[in-house]
Amino acid sequence: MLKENILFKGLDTDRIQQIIHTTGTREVTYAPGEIIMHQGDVAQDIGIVLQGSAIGKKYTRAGEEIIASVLTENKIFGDVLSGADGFASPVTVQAVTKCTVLFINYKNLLYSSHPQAHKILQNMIRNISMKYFVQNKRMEILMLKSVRSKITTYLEWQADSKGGRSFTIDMDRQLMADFLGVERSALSRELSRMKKDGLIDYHKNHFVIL
Amino acid sequence: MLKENILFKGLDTDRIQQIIHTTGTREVTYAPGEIIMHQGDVAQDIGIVLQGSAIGKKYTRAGEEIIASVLTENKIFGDVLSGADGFASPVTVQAVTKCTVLFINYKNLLYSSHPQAHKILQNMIRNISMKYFVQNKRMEILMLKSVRSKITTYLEWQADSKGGRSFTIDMDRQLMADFLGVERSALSRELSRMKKDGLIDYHKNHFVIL
DNA sequence: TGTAATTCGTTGCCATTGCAACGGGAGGTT
DNA sequence: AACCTCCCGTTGCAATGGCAACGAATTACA
Repeated sequence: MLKENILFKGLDTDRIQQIIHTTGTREVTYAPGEIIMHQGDVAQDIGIVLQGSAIGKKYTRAGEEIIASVLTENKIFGDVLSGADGFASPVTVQAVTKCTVLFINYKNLLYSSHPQAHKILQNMIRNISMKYFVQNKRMEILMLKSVRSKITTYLEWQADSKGGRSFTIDMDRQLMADFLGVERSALSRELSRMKKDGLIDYHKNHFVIL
Repeated sequence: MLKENILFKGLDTDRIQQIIHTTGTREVTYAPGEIIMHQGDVAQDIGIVLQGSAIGKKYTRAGEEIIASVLTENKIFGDVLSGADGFASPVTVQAVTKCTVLFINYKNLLYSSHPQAHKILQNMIRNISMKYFVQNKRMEILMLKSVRSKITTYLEWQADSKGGRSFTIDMDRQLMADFLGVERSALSRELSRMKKDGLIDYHKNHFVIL
Protein backbone atom coordinates (compact mmCIF):
# COMPACT_ATOMS: atom_id res chain seq x y z
CA MET A 1 0.00 0.00 0.00
CA LEU A 2 2.80 2.42 0.84
CA LYS A 3 4.18 1.90 -2.66
CA GLU A 4 1.26 4.00 -3.87
CA ASN A 5 1.83 6.64 -1.24
CA ILE A 6 2.86 9.98 -2.63
CA LEU A 7 5.82 10.02 -0.30
CA PHE A 8 7.24 6.71 -1.45
CA LYS A 9 6.41 6.82 -5.14
CA GLY A 10 9.26 5.43 -7.19
CA LEU A 11 10.64 3.19 -4.44
CA ASP A 12 10.18 -0.55 -4.31
CA THR A 13 8.85 -2.44 -1.31
CA ASP A 14 12.24 -3.48 0.06
CA ARG A 15 13.56 0.05 0.18
CA ILE A 16 10.43 1.29 1.88
CA GLN A 17 10.64 -1.45 4.51
CA GLN A 18 14.26 -0.56 5.07
CA ILE A 19 13.60 3.11 5.55
CA ILE A 20 10.66 2.53 7.86
CA HIS A 21 12.71 0.25 10.06
CA THR A 22 15.81 2.40 10.26
CA THR A 23 14.22 5.81 10.78
CA GLY A 24 12.23 4.85 13.84
CA THR A 25 8.58 5.04 12.89
CA ARG A 26 5.68 4.41 15.21
CA GLU A 27 2.15 3.21 14.60
CA VAL A 28 -0.74 4.57 16.68
CA THR A 29 -4.41 3.66 16.63
CA TYR A 30 -7.05 6.25 17.51
CA ALA A 31 -10.70 5.89 18.46
CA PRO A 32 -13.36 7.78 16.49
CA GLY A 33 -13.37 11.42 17.55
CA GLU A 34 -9.96 11.24 19.15
CA ILE A 35 -7.55 14.08 18.51
CA ILE A 36 -4.46 13.10 16.56
CA MET A 37 -2.84 16.52 16.48
CA HIS A 38 -3.84 19.77 18.15
CA GLN A 39 -3.95 23.21 16.55
CA GLY A 40 -0.88 24.96 17.90
CA ASP A 41 1.26 21.82 18.25
CA VAL A 42 4.80 21.92 16.94
CA ALA A 43 5.17 18.50 15.38
CA GLN A 44 8.22 16.96 13.75
CA ASP A 45 6.45 13.89 12.43
CA ILE A 46 4.87 13.10 9.11
CA GLY A 47 1.66 11.10 9.51
CA ILE A 48 0.34 8.54 7.06
CA VAL A 49 -3.22 7.29 7.46
CA LEU A 50 -3.00 3.49 7.21
CA GLN A 51 -6.60 2.69 8.11
CA GLY A 52 -9.77 4.70 8.57
CA SER A 53 -10.21 8.39 7.97
CA ALA A 54 -9.63 11.69 9.70
CA ILE A 55 -10.22 15.38 9.11
CA GLY A 56 -8.10 18.46 9.52
CA LYS A 57 -10.10 21.32 10.95
CA LYS A 58 -9.38 24.79 12.16
CA TYR A 59 -11.10 27.36 14.31
CA THR A 60 -11.32 31.00 13.40
CA ARG A 61 -11.00 33.82 15.88
CA ALA A 62 -14.79 34.04 15.82
CA GLY A 63 -14.99 30.42 16.91
CA GLU A 64 -16.45 28.89 13.80
CA GLU A 65 -15.12 25.57 12.60
CA ILE A 66 -13.60 25.15 9.15
CA ILE A 67 -12.78 21.81 7.58
CA ALA A 68 -9.41 22.24 5.96
CA SER A 69 -8.79 18.74 4.64
CA VAL A 70 -10.20 15.25 4.52
CA LEU A 71 -7.68 12.50 5.21
CA THR A 72 -8.56 9.12 3.78
CA GLU A 73 -6.39 6.02 3.58
CA ASN A 74 -2.82 6.55 2.44
CA LYS A 75 -3.08 10.33 2.70
CA ILE A 76 -0.34 12.16 4.54
CA PHE A 77 -0.40 15.12 6.92
CA GLY A 78 2.12 17.07 8.93
CA ASP A 79 4.53 17.15 6.01
CA VAL A 80 4.43 20.91 5.51
CA LEU A 81 4.52 21.40 9.26
CA SER A 82 7.60 19.22 9.70
CA GLY A 83 9.22 20.83 6.71
CA ALA A 84 8.75 24.35 8.02
CA ASP A 85 10.58 23.36 11.19
CA GLY A 86 9.23 25.06 14.28
CA PHE A 87 5.87 26.32 13.05
CA ALA A 88 2.71 25.76 15.06
CA SER A 89 0.10 23.59 13.41
CA PRO A 90 -2.73 25.67 11.97
CA VAL A 91 -5.11 22.71 12.13
CA THR A 92 -6.42 20.10 14.50
CA VAL A 93 -6.42 16.58 13.11
CA GLN A 94 -9.22 14.40 14.43
CA ALA A 95 -10.09 10.77 13.75
CA VAL A 96 -13.48 10.31 12.11
CA THR A 97 -13.55 6.51 12.15
CA LYS A 98 -11.25 4.21 14.06
CA CYS A 99 -7.97 5.16 12.58
CA THR A 100 -4.40 3.87 12.40
CA VAL A 101 -1.60 6.30 11.68
CA LEU A 102 2.05 5.68 10.85
CA PHE A 103 4.34 8.43 12.09
CA ILE A 104 7.71 9.02 10.49
CA ASN A 105 10.16 11.32 12.20
CA TYR A 106 11.20 13.98 9.74
CA LYS A 107 14.56 14.73 11.36
CA ASN A 108 15.51 11.08 11.27
CA LEU A 109 14.55 10.99 7.65
CA LEU A 110 16.71 14.03 6.96
CA TYR A 111 19.77 12.72 8.69
CA SER A 112 19.45 9.15 7.47
CA SER A 113 22.24 8.25 5.10
CA HIS A 114 19.95 6.21 2.89
CA PRO A 115 20.39 7.11 -0.71
CA GLN A 116 16.62 6.59 -0.91
CA ALA A 117 15.97 9.44 1.49
CA HIS A 118 16.87 11.70 -1.39
CA LYS A 119 13.97 10.35 -3.41
CA ILE A 120 11.61 10.82 -0.51
CA LEU A 121 12.66 14.44 -0.10
CA GLN A 122 12.03 14.95 -3.78
CA ASN A 123 8.55 13.46 -3.42
CA MET A 124 7.96 15.64 -0.41
CA ILE A 125 8.97 18.75 -2.34
CA ARG A 126 6.66 17.84 -5.17
CA ASN A 127 3.77 17.24 -2.81
CA ILE A 128 4.20 20.47 -0.86
CA SER A 129 4.71 22.47 -4.04
CA MET A 130 1.51 21.10 -5.52
CA LYS A 131 -0.38 21.92 -2.34
CA TYR A 132 1.07 25.40 -2.62
CA PHE A 133 -0.31 25.87 -6.11
CA VAL A 134 -3.77 24.63 -5.23
CA GLN A 135 -3.80 27.08 -2.36
CA ASN A 136 -2.53 29.75 -4.69
CA LYS A 137 -5.39 29.15 -7.08
CA ARG A 138 -7.89 29.38 -4.28
CA MET A 139 -6.33 32.63 -3.11
CA GLU A 140 -6.68 34.04 -6.58
CA ILE A 141 -10.38 33.25 -6.37
CA LEU A 142 -10.82 34.58 -2.85
CA MET A 143 -9.32 37.90 -3.89
CA LEU A 144 -11.98 38.49 -6.52
CA LYS A 145 -14.73 40.83 -5.44
CA SER A 146 -17.92 39.67 -7.05
CA VAL A 147 -19.60 36.31 -6.59
CA ARG A 148 -19.99 35.90 -10.32
CA SER A 149 -16.30 36.40 -11.05
CA LYS A 150 -15.46 33.84 -8.37
CA ILE A 151 -17.83 31.31 -9.86
CA THR A 152 -16.57 31.91 -13.39
CA THR A 153 -12.93 31.59 -12.39
CA TYR A 154 -13.62 28.49 -10.37
CA LEU A 155 -15.63 26.75 -13.07
CA GLU A 156 -13.11 27.49 -15.81
CA TRP A 157 -10.38 26.19 -13.56
CA GLN A 158 -12.33 23.00 -13.01
CA ALA A 159 -13.04 22.71 -16.74
CA ASP A 160 -9.31 23.03 -17.44
CA SER A 161 -8.25 20.45 -14.92
CA LYS A 162 -11.00 18.00 -15.84
CA GLY A 163 -10.51 18.51 -19.56
CA GLY A 164 -14.00 19.42 -20.73
CA ARG A 165 -16.83 21.90 -20.45
CA SER A 166 -19.09 19.41 -18.81
CA PHE A 167 -17.93 18.06 -15.47
CA THR A 168 -18.87 17.08 -11.96
CA ILE A 169 -17.26 18.66 -8.95
CA ASP A 170 -16.68 16.84 -5.70
CA MET A 171 -18.21 19.42 -3.38
CA ASP A 172 -21.76 20.14 -2.32
CA ARG A 173 -23.09 23.70 -2.28
CA GLN A 174 -21.98 24.46 1.24
CA LEU A 175 -18.40 23.32 0.63
CA MET A 176 -18.31 25.13 -2.69
CA ALA A 177 -19.51 28.31 -0.99
CA ASP A 178 -16.86 27.96 1.70
CA PHE A 179 -14.21 27.38 -0.94
CA LEU A 180 -15.20 30.52 -2.81
CA GLY A 181 -15.58 32.49 0.40
CA VAL A 182 -19.25 33.41 -0.08
CA GLU A 183 -22.62 32.64 1.50
CA ARG A 184 -24.36 29.50 0.30
CA SER A 185 -27.52 31.42 -0.53
CA ALA A 186 -25.59 34.09 -2.38
CA LEU A 187 -23.89 31.36 -4.38
CA SER A 188 -27.19 29.71 -5.28
CA ARG A 189 -28.66 33.05 -6.21
CA GLU A 190 -25.82 33.93 -8.54
CA LEU A 191 -25.69 30.44 -10.05
CA SER A 192 -29.34 30.65 -11.03
CA ARG A 193 -28.79 34.12 -12.46
CA MET A 194 -25.96 32.77 -14.59
CA LYS A 195 -28.18 29.95 -15.76
CA LYS A 196 -30.89 32.47 -16.66
CA ASP A 197 -28.28 34.53 -18.53
CA GLY A 198 -27.38 31.45 -20.56
CA LEU A 199 -23.78 31.29 -19.33
CA ILE A 200 -23.91 27.93 -17.65
CA ASP A 201 -26.17 24.99 -17.00
CA TYR A 202 -26.05 22.85 -13.90
CA HIS A 203 -27.85 20.38 -11.73
CA LYS A 204 -26.62 19.71 -8.22
CA ASN A 205 -22.86 19.34 -8.54
CA HIS A 206 -22.72 18.75 -12.29
CA PHE A 207 -21.89 21.80 -14.40
CA VAL A 208 -21.81 22.70 -18.09
CA ILE A 209 -20.14 25.85 -19.38
CA LEU A 210 -21.95 27.23 -22.43
CA MET B 1 26.76 36.30 -0.64
CA LEU B 2 25.28 32.93 -1.51
CA LYS B 3 26.22 31.71 1.96
CA GLU B 4 23.37 33.85 3.25
CA ASN B 5 20.98 32.55 0.65
CA ILE B 6 18.11 30.58 2.06
CA LEU B 7 18.92 27.75 -0.31
CA PHE B 8 22.52 27.38 0.78
CA LYS B 9 22.24 28.11 4.48
CA GLY B 10 24.44 25.76 6.48
CA LEU B 11 26.92 25.15 3.69
CA ASP B 12 30.36 26.72 3.49
CA THR B 13 31.73 28.55 0.49
CA ASP B 14 33.70 25.66 -0.94
CA ARG B 15 30.72 23.34 -1.04
CA ILE B 16 28.59 25.99 -2.65
CA GLN B 17 31.23 26.61 -5.33
CA GLN B 18 31.46 22.91 -5.94
CA ILE B 19 27.74 22.46 -6.36
CA ILE B 20 27.39 25.44 -8.62
CA HIS B 21 30.13 24.18 -10.89
CA THR B 22 29.00 20.59 -11.10
CA THR B 23 25.27 21.09 -11.56
CA GLY B 24 25.54 23.31 -14.59
CA THR B 25 24.29 26.74 -13.60
CA ARG B 26 24.00 29.72 -15.89
CA GLU B 27 24.10 33.42 -15.25
CA VAL B 28 21.93 35.82 -17.25
CA THR B 29 21.72 39.60 -17.16
CA TYR B 30 18.46 41.37 -17.97
CA ALA B 31 17.70 44.96 -18.88
CA PRO B 32 15.15 46.92 -16.84
CA GLY B 33 11.65 45.86 -17.85
CA GLU B 34 12.80 42.68 -19.51
CA ILE B 35 10.81 39.53 -18.86
CA ILE B 36 12.69 36.84 -16.98
CA MET B 37 9.90 34.29 -16.88
CA HIS B 38 6.46 34.31 -18.49
CA GLN B 39 3.19 33.39 -16.86
CA GLY B 40 2.38 29.95 -18.22
CA ASP B 41 6.00 28.83 -18.63
CA VAL B 42 6.97 25.40 -17.38
CA ALA B 43 10.38 26.04 -15.87
CA GLN B 44 12.78 23.59 -14.31
CA ASP B 45 15.20 26.14 -12.97
CA ILE B 46 15.55 27.87 -9.66
CA GLY B 47 16.52 31.50 -10.03
CA ILE B 48 18.61 33.51 -7.62
CA VAL B 49 18.76 37.29 -7.97
CA LEU B 50 22.45 38.20 -7.79
CA GLN B 51 22.13 41.88 -8.64
CA GLY B 52 19.26 44.30 -9.05
CA SER B 53 15.62 43.64 -8.35
CA ALA B 54 12.62 42.12 -10.06
CA ILE B 55 8.93 41.58 -9.41
CA GLY B 56 6.62 38.65 -9.81
CA LYS B 57 3.29 39.75 -11.18
CA LYS B 58 0.17 38.07 -12.36
CA TYR B 59 -2.83 38.99 -14.45
CA THR B 60 -6.37 38.15 -13.47
CA ARG B 61 -9.02 37.07 -15.93
CA ALA B 62 -10.31 40.63 -15.78
CA GLY B 63 -6.92 41.87 -16.92
CA GLU B 64 -5.83 43.68 -13.81
CA GLU B 65 -2.26 43.34 -12.67
CA ILE B 66 -1.36 41.94 -9.28
CA ILE B 67 2.09 42.13 -7.76
CA ALA B 68 2.68 38.75 -6.20
CA SER B 69 6.22 39.18 -4.93
CA VAL B 70 9.14 41.55 -4.82
CA LEU B 71 12.50 39.97 -5.59
CA THR B 72 15.49 41.80 -4.21
CA GLU B 73 19.10 40.65 -4.08
CA ASN B 74 19.65 37.07 -2.98
CA LYS B 75 15.95 36.21 -3.16
CA ILE B 76 15.00 33.07 -5.03
CA PHE B 77 12.12 32.28 -7.37
CA GLY B 78 10.95 29.31 -9.37
CA ASP B 79 11.62 26.96 -6.49
CA VAL B 80 8.01 25.95 -5.96
CA LEU B 81 7.51 25.76 -9.70
CA SER B 82 10.49 23.46 -10.20
CA GLY B 83 9.46 21.40 -7.23
CA ALA B 84 5.94 20.83 -8.49
CA ASP B 85 7.38 19.42 -11.70
CA GLY B 86 5.30 20.24 -14.73
CA PHE B 87 3.13 23.06 -13.46
CA ALA B 88 2.73 26.24 -15.43
CA SER B 89 4.05 29.37 -13.76
CA PRO B 90 1.25 31.45 -12.26
CA VAL B 91 3.39 34.58 -12.42
CA THR B 92 5.45 36.64 -14.80
CA VAL B 93 8.85 37.66 -13.45
CA GLN B 94 10.08 40.97 -14.76
CA ALA B 95 13.29 42.89 -14.12
CA VAL B 96 12.77 46.25 -12.43
CA THR B 97 16.36 47.43 -12.53
CA LYS B 98 19.22 45.93 -14.49
CA CYS B 99 19.32 42.51 -13.06
CA THR B 100 21.59 39.47 -12.94
CA VAL B 101 20.10 36.07 -12.23
CA LEU B 102 21.78 32.76 -11.47
CA PHE B 103 19.80 29.77 -12.68
CA ILE B 104 20.27 26.35 -11.13
CA ASN B 105 18.76 23.35 -12.84
CA TYR B 106 16.57 21.56 -10.37
CA LYS B 107 16.82 18.15 -12.03
CA ASN B 108 20.60 18.32 -11.99
CA LEU B 109 20.45 19.22 -8.35
CA LEU B 110 18.20 16.26 -7.65
CA TYR B 111 20.33 13.75 -9.45
CA SER B 112 23.64 15.08 -8.27
CA SER B 113 25.40 12.66 -5.99
CA HIS B 114 26.69 15.44 -3.76
CA PRO B 115 26.04 14.71 -0.13
CA GLN B 116 25.41 18.45 0.09
CA ALA B 117 22.46 18.25 -2.24
CA HIS B 118 20.61 16.69 0.63
CA LYS B 119 21.07 19.82 2.69
CA ILE B 120 19.88 21.99 -0.17
CA LEU B 121 16.74 19.92 -0.56
CA GLN B 122 16.10 20.34 3.15
CA ASN B 123 16.50 24.10 2.82
CA MET B 124 14.19 24.05 -0.15
CA ILE B 125 11.56 22.16 1.79
CA ARG B 126 11.76 24.61 4.65
CA ASN B 127 11.46 27.56 2.32
CA ILE B 128 8.48 26.21 0.41
CA SER B 129 6.76 25.11 3.62
CA MET B 130 7.14 28.53 5.14
CA LYS B 131 5.76 30.13 2.01
CA TYR B 132 2.85 27.73 2.29
CA PHE B 133 2.06 28.86 5.81
CA VAL B 134 2.25 32.52 4.99
CA GLN B 135 -0.14 31.89 2.14
CA ASN B 136 -2.32 29.88 4.48
CA LYS B 137 -2.52 32.75 6.92
CA ARG B 138 -3.46 35.12 4.17
CA MET B 139 -6.17 32.75 3.01
CA GLU B 140 -7.58 32.64 6.50
CA ILE B 141 -7.82 36.42 6.36
CA LEU B 142 -9.27 36.55 2.86
CA MET B 143 -12.04 34.19 3.91
CA LEU B 144 -13.31 36.55 6.59
CA LYS B 145 -16.31 38.60 5.59
CA SER B 146 -16.01 41.98 7.25
CA VAL B 147 -13.21 44.47 6.78
CA ARG B 148 -12.87 44.92 10.53
CA SER B 149 -12.35 41.22 11.19
CA LYS B 150 -9.72 41.13 8.45
CA ILE B 151 -7.88 44.06 9.97
CA THR B 152 -8.06 42.63 13.49
CA THR B 153 -6.80 39.22 12.41
CA TYR B 154 -4.02 40.75 10.38
CA LEU B 155 -2.85 43.10 13.10
CA GLU B 156 -2.83 40.43 15.79
CA TRP B 157 -0.89 38.19 13.47
CA GLN B 158 1.67 40.93 12.94
CA ALA B 159 1.81 41.62 16.67
CA ASP B 160 2.50 37.95 17.30
CA SER B 161 5.23 37.64 14.73
CA LYS B 162 6.87 40.94 15.69
CA GLY B 163 6.58 40.28 19.40
CA GLY B 164 4.77 43.37 20.65
CA ARG B 165 1.61 45.42 20.44
CA SER B 166 3.41 48.30 18.83
CA PHE B 167 4.96 47.60 15.47
CA THR B 168 5.61 48.80 11.96
CA ILE B 169 4.47 46.87 8.93
CA ASP B 170 6.30 46.86 5.62
CA MET B 171 3.37 47.66 3.39
CA ASP B 172 1.72 50.90 2.42
CA ARG B 173 -2.07 51.24 2.43
CA GLN B 174 -2.55 50.03 -1.10
CA LEU B 175 -0.49 46.89 -0.59
CA MET B 176 -2.17 46.27 2.74
CA ALA B 177 -5.58 46.62 1.10
CA ASP B 178 -4.57 44.19 -1.65
CA PHE B 179 -3.26 41.75 0.93
CA LEU B 180 -6.52 41.83 2.85
CA GLY B 181 -8.56 41.73 -0.32
CA VAL B 182 -10.43 45.01 0.21
CA GLU B 183 -10.59 48.49 -1.31
CA ARG B 184 -8.00 50.96 -0.11
CA SER B 185 -10.68 53.50 0.79
CA ALA B 186 -12.72 50.89 2.64
CA LEU B 187 -9.61 49.97 4.59
CA SER B 188 -8.87 53.57 5.51
CA ARG B 189 -12.49 54.10 6.52
CA GLU B 190 -12.53 51.07 8.81
CA LEU B 191 -9.13 51.87 10.28
CA SER B 192 -10.27 55.32 11.32
CA ARG B 193 -13.46 53.85 12.80
CA MET B 194 -11.38 51.46 14.86
CA LYS B 195 -9.23 54.33 16.03
CA LYS B 196 -12.35 56.25 17.02
CA ASP B 197 -13.61 53.16 18.85
CA GLY B 198 -10.39 53.07 20.82
CA LEU B 199 -9.30 49.68 19.53
CA ILE B 200 -6.11 50.72 17.83
CA ASP B 201 -3.89 53.67 17.19
CA TYR B 202 -1.84 54.19 14.09
CA HIS B 203 0.04 56.58 11.93
CA LYS B 204 0.97 55.59 8.40
CA ASN B 205 2.32 52.07 8.65
CA HIS B 206 2.98 52.04 12.38
CA PHE B 207 0.29 50.43 14.50
CA VAL B 208 -0.50 50.05 18.20
CA ILE B 209 -3.08 47.59 19.48
CA LEU B 210 -4.84 48.93 22.57
C1' DT C 1 12.17 76.83 -1.98
C1' DG C 2 8.64 75.90 -5.19
C1' DT C 3 6.37 72.43 -7.73
C1' DA C 4 5.02 67.95 -8.87
C1' DA C 5 3.83 63.51 -7.40
C1' DT C 6 2.53 60.14 -4.27
C1' DT C 7 0.00 58.53 -0.40
C1' DC C 8 -3.69 58.64 2.68
C1' DG C 9 -8.13 60.04 4.76
C1' DT C 10 -13.01 61.32 3.89
C1' DT C 11 -17.49 61.08 2.06
C1' DG C 12 -21.80 60.18 -0.84
C1' DC C 13 -23.98 56.85 -3.51
C1' DC C 14 -25.93 52.41 -4.34
C1' DA C 15 -25.18 47.71 -6.08
C1' DT C 16 -23.92 43.55 -4.04
C1' DT C 17 -24.16 40.33 -0.77
C1' DG C 18 -24.61 38.64 3.93
C1' DC C 19 -28.29 37.04 6.84
C1' DA C 20 -32.39 34.71 8.11
C1' DA C 21 -36.31 32.29 7.13
C1' DC C 22 -39.01 29.33 4.34
C1' DG C 23 -40.34 25.71 1.07
C1' DG C 24 -39.64 21.96 -1.97
C1' DG C 25 -37.47 17.81 -3.44
C1' DA C 26 -34.55 13.72 -3.05
C1' DG C 27 -33.20 9.96 -0.38
C1' DG C 28 -33.16 7.15 3.64
C1' DT C 29 -35.50 4.71 7.56
C1' DT C 30 -39.06 2.42 10.20
C1' DA D 1 -46.68 4.76 2.88
C1' DA D 2 -45.61 8.08 6.20
C1' DC D 3 -41.99 10.47 8.33
C1' DC D 4 -37.65 12.46 8.92
C1' DT D 5 -33.45 14.50 7.38
C1' DC D 6 -30.47 16.71 4.38
C1' DC D 7 -29.54 19.66 0.57
C1' DC D 8 -30.69 23.22 -2.44
C1' DG D 9 -33.23 27.20 -4.36
C1' DT D 10 -35.76 31.55 -3.39
C1' DT D 11 -36.65 35.91 -1.48
C1' DG D 12 -36.99 40.25 1.54
C1' DC D 13 -34.34 43.19 4.18
C1' DA D 14 -30.53 45.74 5.76
C1' DA D 15 -25.94 47.23 5.55
C1' DT D 16 -21.49 46.42 4.25
C1' DG D 17 -18.25 47.71 1.18
C1' DG D 18 -16.94 48.87 -3.73
C1' DC D 19 -16.41 52.88 -6.52
C1' DA D 20 -15.35 57.48 -7.65
C1' DA D 21 -14.03 61.89 -6.58
C1' DC D 22 -11.79 65.22 -3.81
C1' DG D 23 -8.59 67.37 -0.59
C1' DA D 24 -4.88 67.32 2.73
C1' DA D 25 -0.36 65.90 3.90
C1' DT D 26 4.00 64.12 3.11
C1' DT D 27 7.72 63.26 0.09
C1' DA D 28 10.58 63.77 -3.95
C1' DC D 29 12.83 66.41 -7.06
C1' DA D 30 14.71 70.13 -9.45
